[in-house]
Amino acid sequence: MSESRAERGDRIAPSQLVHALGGGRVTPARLTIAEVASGQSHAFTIEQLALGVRKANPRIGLATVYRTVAALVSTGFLDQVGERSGAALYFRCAEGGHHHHLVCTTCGAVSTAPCPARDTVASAESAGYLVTGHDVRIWGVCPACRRTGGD
Amino acid sequence: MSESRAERGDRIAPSQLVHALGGGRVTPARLTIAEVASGQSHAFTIEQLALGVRKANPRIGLATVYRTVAALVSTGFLDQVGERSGAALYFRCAEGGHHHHLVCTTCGAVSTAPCPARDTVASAESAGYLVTGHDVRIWGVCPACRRTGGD
DNA sequence: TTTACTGCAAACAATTTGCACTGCA
DNA sequence: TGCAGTGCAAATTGTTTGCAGTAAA
Repeated sequence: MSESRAERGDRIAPSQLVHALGGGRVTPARLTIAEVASGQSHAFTIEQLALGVRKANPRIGLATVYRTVAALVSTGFLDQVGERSGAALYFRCAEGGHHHHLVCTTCGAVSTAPCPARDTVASAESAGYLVTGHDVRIWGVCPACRRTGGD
Repeated sequence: MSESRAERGDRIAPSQLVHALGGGRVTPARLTIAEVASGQSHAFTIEQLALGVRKANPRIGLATVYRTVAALVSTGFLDQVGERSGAALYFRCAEGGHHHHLVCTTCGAVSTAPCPARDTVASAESAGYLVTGHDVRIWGVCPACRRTGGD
């Protein structure tokens, strides 16, 4: 597992953040949300994200976080990489190309995995299906959490 | 796509239903729920299942349906094969062995697909992950729904 | 100036839970 | 007979929405 963006101290360029909003208006709240989201090193829930957002600006409401995350997902800036006890898990995956995610159920660390479903999709299509989407999710305990005994 | 159990008129043997409850008590309500669930030819939500269950016995409550479905999933009698607008989709898949599902987003028809994730899981494990689970879901429009234009 | 975005609170919907009762084992 | 299962209703919880105010374009 390589180091995360946040651990390396990377920052997202303002122009990238603007692009992430896909033509929508660029407001302080949206910039804050996109910035906090992209700074996460692990998969996060909306609630966790909102916590970080409020640290930067306590006036930003939960509804705005939901709405902005939806916008960021629709532009591909964020991915929904799973869920944890009913709440959706998101992550900013800088990796390009089609791939899937492996999420550590203990710490939320995210790794990427190439898509293994191509053949399956192809055979479904040859059977007459119009395949409109697919999802491959793998979860487990990452090497670091295994070493520390699961917490 | 082959015909479903329900279309062929199959019925589940009482002993199978008992086994589906995994050692739990066998009550009329649970038998009804398991029977109605196994009679479905397409993926169904709890609400749809409850509708059918109430047709057989209007006194069976929604909570019992939820609790019984949870029991049936834990014994493997039912599979959660996806979700539709926030609600979980279930299906009784008689097929043995490890596999995944293809669900028609129009009618809920379910087909099985072999697991394409073996290699991905193996490589995650060789990278130090303890893989505890995975899920492959493919959705689209089945041949029948394509022919009829989507409804 | 226009209207998308915001914050708040209320609404929503799926699911879970508490509790007293019932009936299976 | 004991306790798992049941039905009902209330509670929970993640998420969405209505609305009036604000500010980006």
